[in-house]
Amino acid sequence: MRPEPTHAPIAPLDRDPTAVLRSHGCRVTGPRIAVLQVLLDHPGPIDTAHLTTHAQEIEPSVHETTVYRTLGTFSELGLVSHVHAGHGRSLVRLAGDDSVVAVCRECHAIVPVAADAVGTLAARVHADAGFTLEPGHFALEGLCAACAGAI
Amino acid sequence: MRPEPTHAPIAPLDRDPTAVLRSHGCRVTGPRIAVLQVLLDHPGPIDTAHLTTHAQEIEPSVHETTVYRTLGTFSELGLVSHVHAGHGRSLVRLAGDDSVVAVCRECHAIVPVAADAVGTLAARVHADAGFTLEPGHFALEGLCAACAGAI
DNA sequence: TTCCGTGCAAACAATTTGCAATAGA
DNA sequence: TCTATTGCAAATTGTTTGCACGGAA
Repeated sequence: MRPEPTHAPIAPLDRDPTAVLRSHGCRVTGPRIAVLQVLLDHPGPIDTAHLTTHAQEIEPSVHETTVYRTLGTFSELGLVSHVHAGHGRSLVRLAGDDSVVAVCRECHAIVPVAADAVGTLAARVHADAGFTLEPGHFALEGLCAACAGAI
Repeated sequence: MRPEPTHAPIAPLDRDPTAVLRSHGCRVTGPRIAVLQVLLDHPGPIDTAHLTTHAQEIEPSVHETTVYRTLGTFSELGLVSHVHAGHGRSLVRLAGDDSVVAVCRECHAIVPVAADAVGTLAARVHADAGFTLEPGHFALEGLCAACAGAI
């Protein structure tokens, strides 16, 4: 990793993978363009398996290993962040998206959660225990409306 | 699994592993006693690795595989429940303990979180999206006071 | 005696790493 | 050219499964 992490969120108008890669000072390669394109096209957290599948639709030769390494690179550059979900599945998303999500334990649906409500909880936890929640970095868990109804 | 799951929480006075196993209708064996003893001695979620280590201090021959299978059995009996923590670590705890915890991403410390604050969040998420949070089944994530200070 | 439960080895899934070949600047 | 990046294979980690033996009821 040569270039300094910029931690600059991607500007709304700057949605061209190549331009983003260039502006972040890293080499423009097929796999990186493909991975970034998928992330740009997909608002909110996406799991690694889907990300890989979609990246391979754009650039069939992309190896799974490379996706992981690319995400590592992007993460150091501050381009993406990880979200821990239950089970061991892990999600990634573009930086700048600080939304909190909940994942259904049955169907794995990802639903957004009101940020202010989580903020209230975070403030409370900090006041009580000095613990600093990082709400964007983990997913809440439970049952979505459909699955709750089906059971 | 022959006996029906009873889902009966362990009575406060009934903290003898053997008695608990008998009352839940399963065979009393060394590994089960050891695992249950560790859980009874340890309030709140404990991760599988530590649980195994401590069980092996009581009963050295206990195999890791057996710990997992024992936890599966206990889970079906409603004796224990799982808590998903970040990274892929998974925690277990005795049923009846509905506390919510947060895990430090640096030192993996486990700190309790005020149940009512989580309840408020759960109510909000349910009202907003019909999503039923299962607060005891996942851990929140962030930095504990010590690690936040150290960084 | 009869199955349930266990140990062991091997299978697994998700992720990471070593290394030589390749391609971007 | 020169080094960052990739592909592939193999190692790691956490967890699960197949199978034959051994022990609880």
